[in-house]
Amino acid sequence: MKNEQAEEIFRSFLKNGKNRNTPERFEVLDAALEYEGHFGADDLFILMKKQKSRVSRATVYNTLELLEQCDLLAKRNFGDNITRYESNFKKQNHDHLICIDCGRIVEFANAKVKKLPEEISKDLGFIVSSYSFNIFARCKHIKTCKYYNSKK
Amino acid sequence: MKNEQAEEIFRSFLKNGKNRNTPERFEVLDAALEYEGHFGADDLFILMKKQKSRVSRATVYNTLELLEQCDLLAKRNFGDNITRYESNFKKQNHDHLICIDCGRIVEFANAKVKKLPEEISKDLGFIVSSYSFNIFARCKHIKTCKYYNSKK
DNA sequence: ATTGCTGCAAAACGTTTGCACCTAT
DNA sequence: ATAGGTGCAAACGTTTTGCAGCAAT
Repeated sequence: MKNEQAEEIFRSFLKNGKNRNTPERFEVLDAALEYEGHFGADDLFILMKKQKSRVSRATVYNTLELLEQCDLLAKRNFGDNITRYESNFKKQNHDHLICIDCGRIVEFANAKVKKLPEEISKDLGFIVSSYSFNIFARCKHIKTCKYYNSKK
Repeated sequence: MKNEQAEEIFRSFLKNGKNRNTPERFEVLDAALEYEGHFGADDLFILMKKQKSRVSRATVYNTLELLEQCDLLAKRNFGDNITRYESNFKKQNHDHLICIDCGRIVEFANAKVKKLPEEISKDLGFIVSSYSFNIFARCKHIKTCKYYNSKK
């Protein structure tokens, strides 16, 4: 078995909504949790196809949406018009710094950042739901950056 | 004439790079500065077509990129995989709260938010270039929200 | 004269949809 | 039995690209 705890969370999420418990959805869950780092829906679909899975593209997209709804995955957006996901299971929440030279993504957790969305929403008369905070920056030592030097 | 000051900024930006000064680019500049609020590249292209402009889609996309490079426009991303722009000319920079009920976009400026990207980048060994901070929230008084009530 | 820019159309890309069949409930 | 899910392929909307002709330098 892959990850019983996450599977249990997903199972009860499905039960509580009017969503059916299907083997394909658990295949997607397992593949998503196994994926290292951030991935697009299509990345995951292609990986699963390579591994001879029979799930369809539509099912992958649909299931990732569900996995976000039950907080097993977090949805990210790094400004390149691709929706990315990452495992949110047993991880503290965090934000991202994206290097514009090399594309590296660095995760950080900052207490001040976390407090702000609620504070600001309250001031504006809204109830906060979520937020996204991305920093775009450059590595100080470009010559030592293996990513930068491997780029076309 | 439309906006001499912005045109002058663009003109000197073009000169300093190896970019040519073409009438089409200034047509896009004027249309972009006139646009109220946030717009996608295609929105602007369609608007310009309606106004009988002869600029091509490729030129609009290309020029918006240039206008962002010289800070006349700011590029935004509200999590829906569409690149949006807004005039950045003579405006204080600000961030956005997006209402997930009604789609309204509220701009706000918060001193704490502005300080954080540099602070965090420094800690991580990077030089900050830009950042994006979006809050997704709900209006408190849904019944009074005209946007929400006009939705399908 | 050179190089970059243009318009156009086609292609690319990630994502969504329509449909007939299937399956968990 | 029935609502919901599936795979497949086609459609979608945004963005990028290839190319021949054009125009700013």
